[in-house]
Amino acid sequence: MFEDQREPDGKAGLHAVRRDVSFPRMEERILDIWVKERVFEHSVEARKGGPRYVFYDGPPFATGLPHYGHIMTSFIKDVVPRYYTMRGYYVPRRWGWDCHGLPVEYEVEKDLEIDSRADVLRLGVGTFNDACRNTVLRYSQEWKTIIDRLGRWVDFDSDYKTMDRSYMESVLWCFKRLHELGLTYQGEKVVPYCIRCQTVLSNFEARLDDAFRPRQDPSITVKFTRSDRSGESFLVWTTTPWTLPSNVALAVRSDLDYVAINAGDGEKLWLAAATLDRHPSIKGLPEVERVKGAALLGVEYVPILPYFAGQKGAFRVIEADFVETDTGTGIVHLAPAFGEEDATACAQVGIQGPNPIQEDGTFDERVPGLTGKTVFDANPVVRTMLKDAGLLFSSESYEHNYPHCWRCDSPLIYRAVNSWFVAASTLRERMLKNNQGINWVPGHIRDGRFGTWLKGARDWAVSRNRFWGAPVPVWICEECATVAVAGSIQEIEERSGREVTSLHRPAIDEHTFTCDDCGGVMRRVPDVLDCWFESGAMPFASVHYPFENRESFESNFPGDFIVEYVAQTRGWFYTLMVLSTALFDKASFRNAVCHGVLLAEDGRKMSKRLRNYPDPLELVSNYGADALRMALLSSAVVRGTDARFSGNAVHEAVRQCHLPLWNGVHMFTSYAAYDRFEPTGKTVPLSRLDRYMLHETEMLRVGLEARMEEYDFPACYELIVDYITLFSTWYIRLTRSIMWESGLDDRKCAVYEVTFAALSTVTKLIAPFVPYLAEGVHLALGGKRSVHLEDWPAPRENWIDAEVSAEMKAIRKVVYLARTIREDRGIKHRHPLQKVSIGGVPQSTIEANLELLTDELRVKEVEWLDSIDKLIEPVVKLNFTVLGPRLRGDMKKVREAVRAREFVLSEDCTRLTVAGHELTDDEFEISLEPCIADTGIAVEGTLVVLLDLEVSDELKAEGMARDLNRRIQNLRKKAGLGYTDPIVLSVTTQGELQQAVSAHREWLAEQCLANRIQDEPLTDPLDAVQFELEGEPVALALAHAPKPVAD
RNA sequence: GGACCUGUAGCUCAGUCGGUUAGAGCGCACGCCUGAUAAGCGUGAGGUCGGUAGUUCGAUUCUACCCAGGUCCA
Repeated sequence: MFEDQREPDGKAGLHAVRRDVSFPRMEERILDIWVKERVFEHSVEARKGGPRYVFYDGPPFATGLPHYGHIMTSFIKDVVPRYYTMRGYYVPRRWGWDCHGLPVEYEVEKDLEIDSRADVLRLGVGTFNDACRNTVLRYSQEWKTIIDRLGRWVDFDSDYKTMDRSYMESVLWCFKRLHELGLTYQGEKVVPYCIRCQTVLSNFEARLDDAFRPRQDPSITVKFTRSDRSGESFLVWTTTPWTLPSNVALAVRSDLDYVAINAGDGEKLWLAAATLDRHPSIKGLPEVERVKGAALLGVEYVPILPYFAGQKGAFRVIEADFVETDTGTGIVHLAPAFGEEDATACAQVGIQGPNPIQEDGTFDERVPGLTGKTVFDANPVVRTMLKDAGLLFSSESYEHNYPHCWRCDSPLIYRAVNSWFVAASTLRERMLKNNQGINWVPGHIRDGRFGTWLKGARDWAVSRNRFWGAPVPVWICEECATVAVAGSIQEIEERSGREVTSLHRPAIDEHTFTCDDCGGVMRRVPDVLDCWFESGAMPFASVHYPFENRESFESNFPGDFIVEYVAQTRGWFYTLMVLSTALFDKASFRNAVCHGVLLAEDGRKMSKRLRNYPDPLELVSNYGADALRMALLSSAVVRGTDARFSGNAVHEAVRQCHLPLWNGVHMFTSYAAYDRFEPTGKTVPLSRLDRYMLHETEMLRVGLEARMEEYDFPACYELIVDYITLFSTWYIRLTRSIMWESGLDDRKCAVYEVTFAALSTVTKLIAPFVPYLAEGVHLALGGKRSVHLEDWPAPRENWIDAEVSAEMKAIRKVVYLARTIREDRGIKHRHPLQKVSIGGVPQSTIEANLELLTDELRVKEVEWLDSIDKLIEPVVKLNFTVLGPRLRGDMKKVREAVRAREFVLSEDCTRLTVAGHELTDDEFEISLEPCIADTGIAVEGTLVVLLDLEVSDELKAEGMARDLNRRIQNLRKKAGLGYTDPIVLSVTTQGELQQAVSAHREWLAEQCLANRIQDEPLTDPLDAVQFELEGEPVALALAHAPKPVAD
């Protein structure tokens, strides 16, 4: 496509590009060039001395292949660095891989066909972790291929991995710093827990993605018998029957009304009055007592199941303000080991709760009858026990949103667990303060989603009772329980006296310290760190700070830009904020784009199972990566809302952007090459149209810069499309006839120079947004190396011409109005009319564009109307913005009077007297409306266009000749003739049409490159056609013109 | 129960720091152009700007409440 345009000596020059381009193929060739010539590397290196623009790439797991979410962020992660690179910034882009954690362990367990912690231990941690290490980058090559093909420039060669020794060492440093700052502690807390993975999940992991989703659970209401009054029970509702053996208290809210219902047989049942409606079986029964919850506090009851009945001080009603009446009975069962609120409420009154659930989710031996059963299997057993005991009031099934493990999909439970915590809650105020300095896109994230999340920040459980991860660097003395935290490899080596071969388990577990206090043996706690802890450490861990790159990190932190989807307000955005606030008291990033979720065309989530979305790679091979980029980044999804995506948008992008631009390039290069035009950049006299095009080009630069400042990608693409449309449907169309003329005069030179200047500027402007297309155009224009090595265009004051711009806007409006008139009257655009009269614009505007108007409106004369009174009448339009505040209550009166035309307009149109008010000329405007009907008139604002609709015989003949010309051109095309092939033509017809041919024979000959036009049929035509025109039969035939005989 | 987002043309979405007659693209209807482009160009129809109330001379825009969808928290 372009390689064949370079001349043999390698000199780039203007050569016609092919019209029938395949963008996907073009992209593949360009990608080859980029790789071969190391264009990306050069583009980064070339800016090395410039200011830094720091971009943080959220590392993905390579355990699966990229999906639309990755693809979309990849595009954003490419546009922004490309843009800033062209603006002169040094923007290194290192790829990163997330390597540790449950997702990997889960994959490996599947591969090894094991499914429990015990299995891993049997297999050996070393073997297991080796398998993890081998799996973790399973799809990395596929990722690279796809990301490369998308046109995203990112450095895979010097990628970082969270399992790198250097990365992990920085993570250890981070943990130690937190420890020194008093921000870590070990404690027992009720946290989300996966019984399959046998590990704690952090509170935000339990809320990621679709982890919360509907699940059917048993829903039972049971009777807790009052100890103080026989025959009376509290009704209590729960969806976790397995927690009932661990019950130690009941909770009510003091301010709620509770009633006792007589259920017959001397049985009285207590529940909150507000919940009575939901219990139809007792609803109609007599209410025998009503008290406030406060009156129930302290009432003791008989333990519902016997296992922990001996516990002192328990089994009574206490107060809790979280009790509500939406569900259940308004009396809540508390098992402090399995509910965070339960634990808080019980702790306040000094009640401890037993925890009979083991790490694998089964009951221990303290609960005979349930021992060895998992919590979910225990549910029906508990129900039966209670039923047999006569304590089951009702039993149903209940669908509610329930958290699931984000990797293995098992339902989670809440369970008191001993874990290491980061005291994120103590950082709330500082995080909120640091958050204020972040530019969020969209802006509402700052105080909305993210702000409210920070306000409610909880302590973060960061240890995982697992295998594949960075070790929790805590050593505890077996003798005296003294704690030591190691923050570097050197420190571990010094204290253990052994070389650190690996920071992973099991090697790291071999290192023991000697206790400073008692000389005992210190062993590392067996846990590893939450992989989210490592993600949060990315800004510094990826550069091995503070062990290396100290200065460059510190002078480039916080980063400039980050992009993730909205759920990461509780994921990566959050962990970055916690760690950077703790360590540096700063946010990690200055600008954050928070995009929404891409939905399938049907408005549902994209689902592999439903196949309700097009394969992105297929779209790339059909339309190209740039088209996909444009479609995705034009979507509202990058403004933070969920949005639907259809493959149609990709096709649309090609139509609106690629094709018109490429056609323009084709047109320009064809003619310019034919004329052997060489762009010189030298000054030639420019037409007003030329100047307009340059003005708009400069405006595009200004517009894109403003929009990029706001990270508003859809707006950027909109500007680009608008520009290309203007270029294609206005400038190119109007200058086509100039390019078609033979010879290379000043006027044509100007068009070439301007087209070249505009195109070569636009190529740079669109480079970050459609990098392949931009490169294609750049090379087609004979550009050197790569457009991506160019600088962003500097401001060009001399291209700005506000006067011409305003004038051209008026002219475009005139053309539009004239078109509307023809449309209304059914007059073909091809048929010439005698005259157009234009009023309401300065005479100079018309005079300066006479030729354009004559051509474009296909008229013989263009007349300026100095007086338009007879054609139109003034309509007063009030300026409400100015008048409103002044007239206040009289506004309505004035408006009505103007509507009723009850006003006096001064002679010079500067004063308006209406409804007792005198309005000055800034308070109203005069616009015009046609007052003569049935003529070719159109009006907009003060602009008046009057078309003379009278068609004389002469005009009619010319119109016919033009009709004929079109047919001849079609025939030429059909016959496969080249642009410049001369022909002989035969036109056989009669009557008016015959006369029209005679009258315009010369013009026709010139138009269709006919050496001769004859009336008789050709003996050996190349092609021929017959049809009717204006009721007359016509026969056209053409043949190659005989070769000219040399003189 | 609370928080945040969304609700504008058949569809996908802009926009409105309160101002007269609310926009684009697609789709639809009609038409046009023809040696850059049918993967082209234009014209038109189509909207009580989710509902109700309030503030105001004036509300699609601001406020309150409500409805619907989504997300999150409890």
